[in-house]
Amino acid sequence: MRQISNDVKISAPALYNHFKDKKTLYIAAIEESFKNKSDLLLEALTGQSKPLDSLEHFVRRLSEIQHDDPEFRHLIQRELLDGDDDRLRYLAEELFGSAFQRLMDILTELKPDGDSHGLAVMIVGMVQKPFELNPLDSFFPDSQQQHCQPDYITRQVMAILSAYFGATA
Amino acid sequence: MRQISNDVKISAPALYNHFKDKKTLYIAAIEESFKNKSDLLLEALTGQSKPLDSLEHFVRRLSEIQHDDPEFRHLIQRELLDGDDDRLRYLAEELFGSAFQRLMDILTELKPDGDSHGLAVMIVGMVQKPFELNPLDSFFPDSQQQHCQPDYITRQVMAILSAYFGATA
DNA sequence: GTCTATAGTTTGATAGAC
DNA sequence: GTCTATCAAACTATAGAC
Repeated sequence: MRQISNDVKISAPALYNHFKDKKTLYIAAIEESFKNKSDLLLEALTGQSKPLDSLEHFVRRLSEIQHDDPEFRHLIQRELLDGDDDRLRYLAEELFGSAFQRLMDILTELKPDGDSHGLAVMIVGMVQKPFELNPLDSFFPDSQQQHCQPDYITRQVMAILSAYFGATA
Repeated sequence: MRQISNDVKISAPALYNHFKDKKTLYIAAIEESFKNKSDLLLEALTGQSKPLDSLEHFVRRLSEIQHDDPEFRHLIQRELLDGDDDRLRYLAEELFGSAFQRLMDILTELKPDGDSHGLAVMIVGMVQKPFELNPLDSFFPDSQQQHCQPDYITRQVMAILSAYFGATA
């Protein structure tokens, strides 16, 4: 609380005029950071005629979010480690709720007999992992900055998925 | 320290007879947890004639490790969030060092003109993400326990990668 | 090696003046 | 709303007896 109060240039007790206690402040921070993220993902999944285009839009949007808002990704990673059931439920329903469902629908279109849930999780993994492992990159000889560029990630992921879905695109 | 001392059934001050301070204990815990993990991964990458077989062994071994040792995965996730430069360097060199390099060599064999580093990261993401998102699974309607089974993950990941590498297997 | 007692900080939160 | 002063609890770590 003292560190936050320092960042926002007020005293620590003054924070308690805005938030009941520390946990309430933390939840508010999460909700502020997560705001609109679900909408951004849903929007990317809507409006394309071909399902593979929708998928590409989703992949690009997800990597853009990771790239532009590192705090958001850190909050998710932290919640997955420490979150209690209430906060995890919020995460599942609010964030990975409708967008994840829409993504699974598209994957089912592309491969009706596949496991869309498992596949969706792995796609998220392909997109997110370059960012999660980024802190290690500076210790590798062939470290390249491009590995966390949305354009690059989208191209790489779609190359893999296109082959899997047997697309001609 | 009190919680740990409670778990090991000695008083908190008695811990200081075994470890100089809290940070030293934490480092020791990390090193204990990471012990042999690099060897396990390297071993899985060695001894196969066909590179695609090596890749499958690696994928299976990695998912087995994630499945059998959840604390190990939690420690890595935590280090990626909080680790200082020294600890991240240790992680990069000790754990993702030789095994990661060997993995990249195999990927280069399979696709000489591809970006083996970026691809390796995404493969790790496909394997790990099902475990990382597991806390959310209970809040989804179609939650299936199989998504974190090494056998299942290996089959799914290799199906995707085989298509990408144009293998006939 | 173990323990009890406690020092010295830091933390989350409150009281009360302005 | 802001602040200063402060409390009560929890923390890491040490001292010293056994």
